[in-house]
Amino acid sequence: MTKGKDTKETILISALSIVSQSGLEGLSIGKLAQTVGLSKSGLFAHFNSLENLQLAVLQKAVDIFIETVIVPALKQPRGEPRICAISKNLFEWDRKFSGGCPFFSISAELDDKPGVVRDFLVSTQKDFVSTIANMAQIAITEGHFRKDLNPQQFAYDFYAIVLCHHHFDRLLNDPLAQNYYLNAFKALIKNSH
Amino acid sequence: MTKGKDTKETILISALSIVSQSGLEGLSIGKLAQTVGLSKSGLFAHFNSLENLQLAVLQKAVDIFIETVIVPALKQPRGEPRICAISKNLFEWDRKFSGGCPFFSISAELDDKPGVVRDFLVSTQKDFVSTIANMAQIAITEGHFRKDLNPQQFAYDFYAIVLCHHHFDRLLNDPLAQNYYLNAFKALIKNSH
DNA sequence: GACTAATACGAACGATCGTACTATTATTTT
DNA sequence: AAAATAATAGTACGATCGTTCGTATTAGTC
Repeated sequence: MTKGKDTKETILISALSIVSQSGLEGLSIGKLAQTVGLSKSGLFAHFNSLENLQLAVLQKAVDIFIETVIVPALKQPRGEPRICAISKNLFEWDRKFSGGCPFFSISAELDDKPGVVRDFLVSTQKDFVSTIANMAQIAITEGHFRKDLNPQQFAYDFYAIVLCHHHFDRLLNDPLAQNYYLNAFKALIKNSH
Repeated sequence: MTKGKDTKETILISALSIVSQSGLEGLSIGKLAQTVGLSKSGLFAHFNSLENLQLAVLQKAVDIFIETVIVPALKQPRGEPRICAISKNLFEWDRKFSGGCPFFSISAELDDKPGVVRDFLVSTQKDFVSTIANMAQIAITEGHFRKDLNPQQFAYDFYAIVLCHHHFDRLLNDPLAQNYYLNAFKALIKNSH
């Protein structure tokens, strides 16, 4: 009863690493089985379909994301401090995966592929954007941000520089990626005051 | 001699559409051959390898990008007008492909896959970022932008909101994506004065 | 220790992948 | 019109894909 859960955990961690590097397309049952030292059919039996495996991997990623990025931020005071904490924690999140944020890795490949996996991803991404917008709204009521700031626009602007950091860092290998991001974040906060 | 060029053109246009929707992973020789009405081997003979096909598709994308986005912008006055033209033309570029900007579609899947295709993509993306930075530099010397503006940082900020627009539009299907982008662009220009 | 359920394995399936050959048409050049 | 070349088709290959099935091994329960 507990053995199954353990190997399932091992499988998902391995799978997440693959997804982070090669996206969902790079996640094949045969390859994954080889990586974790199981037979193809043995691994398959845990999920009964590739789609279920993909969903389980995404759910695992969400769990780790919440635990790494969201929960610690909520321990900060309401408003601006929480947003700054999110920004900081995102670097830690990124560092957890050899290929960078797994959500980013699969966003592009799913954006024209309807199905439950895409639906799940979209749902989690919308949750994140909403979380940022909510935090911005709180920062307004707390008096940190100016009253005429649009929280949704803030979430967009924040998401933008996060996405771009990943792009400059992982694809372009620009050594200044983090500098650009930090400057942009500082400017975003400043313009929100 | 000319017949080959024609069918090659047809192939590349079809291939670009596929790549825009499903990325490079979605571009298979068999499927593409079926789409354009050729036999697998007949199509293969045009490129002699999948890698060459991918490179040709990317080169075609670059050609169209320059013709759609860059060249018209260069007809505008130096400095800020050119940057605004780029911003406007990018929407036209996006509209040319059913799946959105093909470069975006393949960025994530290539960022951990070394090879000539990745090298080519990185090279073109760096070219684009440099082009934006150069235009920002010109806008400074023309007196449109403030003297202490960092052109590279401007290019990053600009790239960020473009990326994010694609994300909000294609993945999240947010009807306000364009609004967010236009607001962000307006703010970026304003803060550069 | 016996029984049962969970877990893993091995082999095979149809399908598709990129690629390599050879043969057969079209097209261009002489 | 004949010869030469380019373009396409046909077939087959090894590999890998997700999935199914039957069987063997392991683990937990009584």
